[in-house]
Amino acid sequence: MKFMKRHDWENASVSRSRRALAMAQYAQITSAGKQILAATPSRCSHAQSVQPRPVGAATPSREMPARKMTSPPAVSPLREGIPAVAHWSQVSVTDDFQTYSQQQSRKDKSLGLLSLRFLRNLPSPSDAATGRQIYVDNMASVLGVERRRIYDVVNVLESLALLSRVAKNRYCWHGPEAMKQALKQLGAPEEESNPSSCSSSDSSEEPHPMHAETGSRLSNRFPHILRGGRKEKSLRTLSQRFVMLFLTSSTKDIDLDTAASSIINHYSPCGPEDEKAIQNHSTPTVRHCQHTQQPRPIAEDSYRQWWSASADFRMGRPEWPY
DNA sequence: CTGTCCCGCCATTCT
DNA sequence: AGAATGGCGGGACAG
Repeated sequence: MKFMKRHDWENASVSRSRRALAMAQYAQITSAGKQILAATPSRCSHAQSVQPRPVGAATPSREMPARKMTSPPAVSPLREGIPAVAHWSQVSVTDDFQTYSQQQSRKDKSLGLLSLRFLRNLPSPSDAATGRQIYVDNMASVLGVERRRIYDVVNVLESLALLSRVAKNRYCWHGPEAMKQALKQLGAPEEESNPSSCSSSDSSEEPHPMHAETGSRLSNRFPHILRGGRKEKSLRTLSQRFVMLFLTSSTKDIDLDTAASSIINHYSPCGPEDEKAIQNHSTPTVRHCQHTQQPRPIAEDSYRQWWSASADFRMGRPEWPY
C-alpha cells in the first residue's frame, strides 16, 4: 500500500523542514526537564487537528483524510505547555513557517529529530479521553510525515517499552517508568550469567563475554526478539540489542563497528547487511530519545554522550515530560 | 571521495 | 482481499 506518491511527498518538502526543526525543541525540553515544561506557555495554537478515537472504538482503515501539505503542519496540540527551545546543534528553532523553509537540511530531517517531535506531541496524561492512546494516522498528520516514518519512531520507542501496540493503528504510551523497568530487565544480571565487561573491538571468533551474555539474556527474557525471520531483523530488535550492549558493559563508549558486529554476528543468523539498519535507524533515534543531559551533536564513532544521558534513567533521574 | 541516513518502494504480515 | 507494517536499496547530502 502506498500512502503517499512521490510528487505528493515533494510537495511536502516544506512541511518536512518544519517537522524536523520542531523536533529539535525536545532536546532542550529534556535537558531542562519539568521546570521548562511548566514555565513557558506553548506557542502552539491549533488544538483541533487530532481527534483520537475513543478507546475500544472501531478503527476503520484510512479514516484520516488526505494530509494537506500546503499549510504549516500542526505543532503539538496535545503537548501544550512545552515551549519552543533550541536545537542541540544550536540551530534556532521556531514555529515560523518561513524560517523552517529556509533552514531545511538533511540534518533537520533526521529520524532522531522526528522522534523528539513525536514525543513532544504525545497525548496528555491528564486527558482521560485519549487514555494515552497514540494513533498512527493522527501522529503522521500532526508531524506532517508519512506513516512509514511513524513506524520507525514507534519501533525504537517500543523497544524501550515507552509504548506498545494495542491495536491496529493504535499504540499506548507507557512513559519513562515503563522504560526504566525495561532497562532494568535488560541490564540486570541473571543468576547464571557471568559478570560482563567490555573492551573495544574483539576480532576473535569467540563471542565476547558481554555479547554472549547479552544474547542469552535477550532470548530468555524477550523470546520473541531472537526468533528467526522478519522479527529477528526488525528495527525494534536491533534497537533493543543496541541498548543492551550498553547496559551489560562497563564501558560508556562503544563504537559503531563494535556494536554492529556484536549485535549481528554473535547471536543472530542475520547477515552483515543488517549493520546498515543499525546505523540507519537504531542509534540516532535511541540517542535522541535518551538524550537528557546536554543536547549537542554526538560524534558518529562514539556514543559516550548517549550513554551518559541514559545513565540518568538508570540512576532514576528521568527528565521526561511524563 | 566517503560515510551517513532520508526516502519511499514494495514484500510481508495482519485483519 | 485489502490494509497495516516495516525491510531495505538507492541516492542525496554533509563533512
